Amino acid sequence: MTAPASRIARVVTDVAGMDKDFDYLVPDAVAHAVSVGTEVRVPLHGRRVGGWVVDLPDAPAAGVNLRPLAKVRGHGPEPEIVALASWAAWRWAGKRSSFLKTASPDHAHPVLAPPRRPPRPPVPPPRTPVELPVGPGVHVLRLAPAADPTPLVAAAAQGGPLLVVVPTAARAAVLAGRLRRAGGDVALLPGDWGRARAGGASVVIGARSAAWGPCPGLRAALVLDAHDEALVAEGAPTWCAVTVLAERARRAGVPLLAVTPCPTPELAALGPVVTGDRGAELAGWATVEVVDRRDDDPRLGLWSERLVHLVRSATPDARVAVVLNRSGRVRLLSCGSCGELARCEICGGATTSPEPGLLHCPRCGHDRPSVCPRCGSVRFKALRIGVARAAEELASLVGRPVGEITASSDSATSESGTTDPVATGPVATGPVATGPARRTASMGAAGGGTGGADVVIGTEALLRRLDPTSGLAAVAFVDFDQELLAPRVRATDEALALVALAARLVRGRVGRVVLQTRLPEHPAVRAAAAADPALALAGQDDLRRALRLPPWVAVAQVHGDAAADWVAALEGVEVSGPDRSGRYLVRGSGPDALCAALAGPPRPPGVTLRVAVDPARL
DNA sequence: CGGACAAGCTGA
DNA sequence: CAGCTTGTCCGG
Repeated sequence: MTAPASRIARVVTDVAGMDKDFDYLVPDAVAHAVSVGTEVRVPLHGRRVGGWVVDLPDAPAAGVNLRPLAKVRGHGPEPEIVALASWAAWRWAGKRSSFLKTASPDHAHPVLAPPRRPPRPPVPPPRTPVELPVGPGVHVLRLAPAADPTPLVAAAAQGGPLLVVVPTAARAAVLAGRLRRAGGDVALLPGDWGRARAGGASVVIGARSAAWGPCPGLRAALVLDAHDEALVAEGAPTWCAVTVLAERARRAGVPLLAVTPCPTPELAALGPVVTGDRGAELAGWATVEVVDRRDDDPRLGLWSERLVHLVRSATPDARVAVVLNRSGRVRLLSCGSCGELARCEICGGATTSPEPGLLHCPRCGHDRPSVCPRCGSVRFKALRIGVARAAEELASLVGRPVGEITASSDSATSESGTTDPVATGPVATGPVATGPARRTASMGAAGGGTGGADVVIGTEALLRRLDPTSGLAAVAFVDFDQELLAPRVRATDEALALVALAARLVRGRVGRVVLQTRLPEHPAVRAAAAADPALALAGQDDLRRALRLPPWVAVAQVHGDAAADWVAALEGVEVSGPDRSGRYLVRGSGPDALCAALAGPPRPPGVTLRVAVDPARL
């Protein structure tokens, strides 16, 4: 047998559940179009599957009879990105193909000719709110929530091609529009993937998956709202865009600018926190008012005098939003005459009341009429109410319509629309009055609806859905303690991030954020009130170190049928659990130690095993 | 993942 | 023992 005349392509297929290389012959006719990253189709086990070229080895793996590539589909990720995908597969205990898929365009892109002249960067701004750090490494830039990041991004693009990642596609579109108006050649992913790959853009911008986007000649990377949970993939592998960008920038020897109003311990561990002009920062946080409810009459329920006054002051030009992070109508009830807690007669779980006269068990799904099994009374007291009931109460309390917005209300318009979180001028489309809010109005129990209502109430989804151009004067958190005391490691940071979202909605100092709490000394409350996010960071370091939590150790959650056996085989890490939902927690001294251990035992085939390294919700 | 193939079960 | 289900293995 003689050596093959053609070249050899080593391919990773897109077949899920398989992370193995296969070698193929590259037909001479397509050899010019095949390089590392190229998307191909290959014959495998009697069928054709998609895949990526990950190497062009000189010799094939020994003892196999090679078949030719079936088809060259087009440009795939750049070679550096293929290497980055291998790193990420190790870092998040996932498959290379899942990352290569994320790094690839939605549709095959033919090879575009490079542009004739170099792309233009946006016109440099007179000055930026924060001094731009220079040199490689991660720099955390603290930028107030309501501050417009456009000048910062434009300035960062002066040195050469800049990759920008933001939490949502809507924000990416808005920012891309502004940078284009400033004269820049901007590629907005995923649509402009081909042009970005060809090198026709000075700024490449997109949502989470843009961390994998093409950006030839990359000189810097930048991520906005670097603290945002949307930057972490929710399903396994649970990769984080900030971590990917940090590694990508490190490999390229360029800086990563992680911009956020509220640096988390995780971000602070990546690099120095750079702050800008204090006056500008103060102006970009809302006027935060803390309502201490410790001495309030319990009969007032959720509604302090201050809050009622605020809601009554709402006008069409100064609307008020109220946040209660509990959906549904009534989440917990007790009998109005004997005090017995309303529980499910089948499984004993606490029942909710989705509508008057009905008790519902969220655990087993059983419904029954609201009659107390102990005394027969039909009158029940609402112990913990959700937004639906809160809307009713508030409407009758202030004698005006209250609109309602939750995650389950129609979201299509606002999520795909041109909501502009940091607009400085009027925006023609997408204000609440014509957008999703009017649709929810018909669903709202309080009548009147959000469309015309000067007062809206909703869960946290409201903060992501409302438009800052809708004339919002204030946001009030009815039960901020629920955020502060949430049984999650990052509760403090998440609570402050909600205040930052609210501050952005009311456009900084112009507006007002009200926090009803019994914990006025909580670090997140003090940080919000002083517009000083460092106060939320203080004290967390020691606590997280003592509890052996990130960023001081690296953790992974493991669950599934095979979890118990699999974690028992891990070496060099500490395993705890299972918790109530059957999850094990694996701790390593750092990502290296953790990932080395997770790469050890083979995954048993056929049995479910889910490994979440750096889980978003901890 | 999904096709191939082998071993196991069933009913006449 | 044909005809079918169930399970395990492997792919270039």
